[in-house]
Amino acid sequence: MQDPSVRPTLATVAKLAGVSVASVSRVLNGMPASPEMESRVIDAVARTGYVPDAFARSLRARRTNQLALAVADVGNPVYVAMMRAIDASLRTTDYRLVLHSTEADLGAELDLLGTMRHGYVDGLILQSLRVGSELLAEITRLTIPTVVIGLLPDEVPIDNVRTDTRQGMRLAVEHLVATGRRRIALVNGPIDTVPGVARWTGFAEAMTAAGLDVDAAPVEVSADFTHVAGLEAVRRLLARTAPGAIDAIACSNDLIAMGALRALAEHGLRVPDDVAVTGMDDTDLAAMCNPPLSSVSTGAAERGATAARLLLERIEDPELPPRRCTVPPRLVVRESTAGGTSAASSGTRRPAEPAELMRGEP
Amino acid sequence: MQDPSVRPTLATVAKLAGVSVASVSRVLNGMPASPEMESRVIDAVARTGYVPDAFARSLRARRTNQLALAVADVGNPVYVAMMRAIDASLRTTDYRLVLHSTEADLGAELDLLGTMRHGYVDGLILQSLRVGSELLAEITRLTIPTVVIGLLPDEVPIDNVRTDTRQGMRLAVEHLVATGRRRIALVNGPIDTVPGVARWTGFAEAMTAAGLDVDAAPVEVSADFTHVAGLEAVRRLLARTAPGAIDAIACSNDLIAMGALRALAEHGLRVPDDVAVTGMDDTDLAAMCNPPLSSVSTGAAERGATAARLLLERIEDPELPPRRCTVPPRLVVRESTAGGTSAASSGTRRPAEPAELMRGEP
DNA sequence: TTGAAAGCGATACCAC
DNA sequence: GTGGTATCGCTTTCAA
Repeated sequence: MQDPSVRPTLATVAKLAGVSVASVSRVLNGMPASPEMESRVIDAVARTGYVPDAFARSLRARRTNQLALAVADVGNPVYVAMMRAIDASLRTTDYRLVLHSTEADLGAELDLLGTMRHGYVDGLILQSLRVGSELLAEITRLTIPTVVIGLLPDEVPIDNVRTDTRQGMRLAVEHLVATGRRRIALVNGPIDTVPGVARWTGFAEAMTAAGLDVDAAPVEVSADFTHVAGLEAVRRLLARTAPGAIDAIACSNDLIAMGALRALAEHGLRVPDDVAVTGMDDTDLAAMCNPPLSSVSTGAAERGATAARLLLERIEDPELPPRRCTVPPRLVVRESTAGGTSAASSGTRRPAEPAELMRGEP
Repeated sequence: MQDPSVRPTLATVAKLAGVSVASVSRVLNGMPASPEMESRVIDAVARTGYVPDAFARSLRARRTNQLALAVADVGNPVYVAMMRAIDASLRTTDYRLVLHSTEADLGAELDLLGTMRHGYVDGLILQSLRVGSELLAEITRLTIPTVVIGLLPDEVPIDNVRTDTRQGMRLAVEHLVATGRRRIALVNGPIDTVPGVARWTGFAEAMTAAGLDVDAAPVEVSADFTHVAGLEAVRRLLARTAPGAIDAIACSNDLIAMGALRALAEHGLRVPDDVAVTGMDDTDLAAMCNPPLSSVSTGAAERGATAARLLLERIEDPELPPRRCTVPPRLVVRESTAGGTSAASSGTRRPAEPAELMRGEP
């Protein structure tokens, strides 16, 4: 701790230790050196309060040991789950994860990619809701290894981890039909998003397959994938439909479903007795809702872990051909869709964990 | 787009444009140059696909235009609210925000601070649950401007934004008492954390002030500040107390309170009829719960905005004396503590927004 | 206005 | 094992 006004550099340390900068660098990087040398350097470093400069180091070493994860909305627990999985995968490496939230804003995403081009990270995992030509163009110009989580057009030569949410929505609707629901509504996220389109398609397919009239089904579009928007969307839905016209609501994700639970409670409607509700993503919020929410898992943790693996592999070998991994959706049944049977509803005294039935895809 | 195997540098561009690297640099940085020069450079940049190298630039310019926010748990919406507020404050500047989640792990925090020392950011906002001597030592060694959100010992000369959660907990308990509750339990977060201690103290003070016996009050400690841990804590609480022994649960934060709502539902207990519940932080989750959760706002957005302001000011003028800002807690009443009167409970048909009564501190 | 050249701080290659 | 030094890519004097 010397004069704090001037930052110590390698040269400072070297002079104080009476050795060369090269030697200081070596000791600091754990390369072979005599014990004598080591102690002198360690001592000098301590006395100067020296800390290596990240830029200078990265300038030479061409690496930062940082990876970035960019998600549309850090407020959505599904991305938190992803992040945790990625973080865990990185724990055995010496990479650190930094997080960027783009707030589902195209401008912010483009901007971020721009600074990523030769930015402060060695690799990027990007999760985007709206993968358009603009974004794709920017991604392909990226000079750092990149993995995209989400649905990418087939011809794009970028590592990609995806899940079939179209099938996921089918699972949800099939489950509702199987438990006796017929007047099924959809509360979707924005339809100018990739997941919005996929979930709408899955809904339509499942309804048709069940012999139900899609065109007659109440469909509401939420302003975004948050619970606030979901709450408003379901309020609109309930306001414009006759009482009893709906006996189930399939929601595009858990946050929207949470808003649905709230809106239904506001209207004095009981879940699942009057209306069943399904979410998607199976976030940790689902089990915590009142009543607990049936949800289609989109394998967030698995997608995160896979993305991390792909990224590390690509950093290791940039020549790898682009890879594509798909994580299958999986229905997790909880109380919000309990059947017309004597299944326990939320108010019932039952201290034990609700049984969570798992079902693979059909 | 030339040979992608070798990254274009200033020299590449300069050669292609037939000018000096200095001129290219100038044009790129918007310094005066002849139109002729400008067009040649622009053209060459486009043809080479040149992107400036962040490290080399930062090495000279000594700035990254990046600020970091490190929080204990990105999965907690209170930090998301903070982040949004910070992000908004930064929108008028040309700083970008990167996020780090330390998972409330001291090792991770220290590690992070280590790499921050002369790291890839120009400033840091740190939110920590356990501000111990070790962490403080590391913070004071930081060479970049830093603002800490959370309770810091008085003598520490670091910019600090705080809220009085001790008083916040008092507000919650006073409210419970005022609405007729007497058998009040506390579900606290870990007591080796700063907020854990503060909230316990506030609870004890308010109970005593109300003439209630703190020592007889059921107190349960949650493993952390998440809803999963909260759920487990409240299950334990209910398992070990006689039915009817509790008519209110004051929770240390909204996530724990959410777990409490779930645990109470499991036990067939109605909220607020049988048991009232309060949370803390007034996250956007609170209004979304069933029933909506009364919560003590800790001014997350305001704290975030304030922290951003302090940080920008300090970057501007490193010589400023350390500052300390306090945001007062504020009670937000919702249905989970509706009084013994005829107040609407969760199942009541009422499409409108629940009235949210605000109360300043006494 | 433009170009030449001196760094920024650390790393790694090359002799010794 | 150790020291000298070229080098990473860019910014910024200083002359011309």
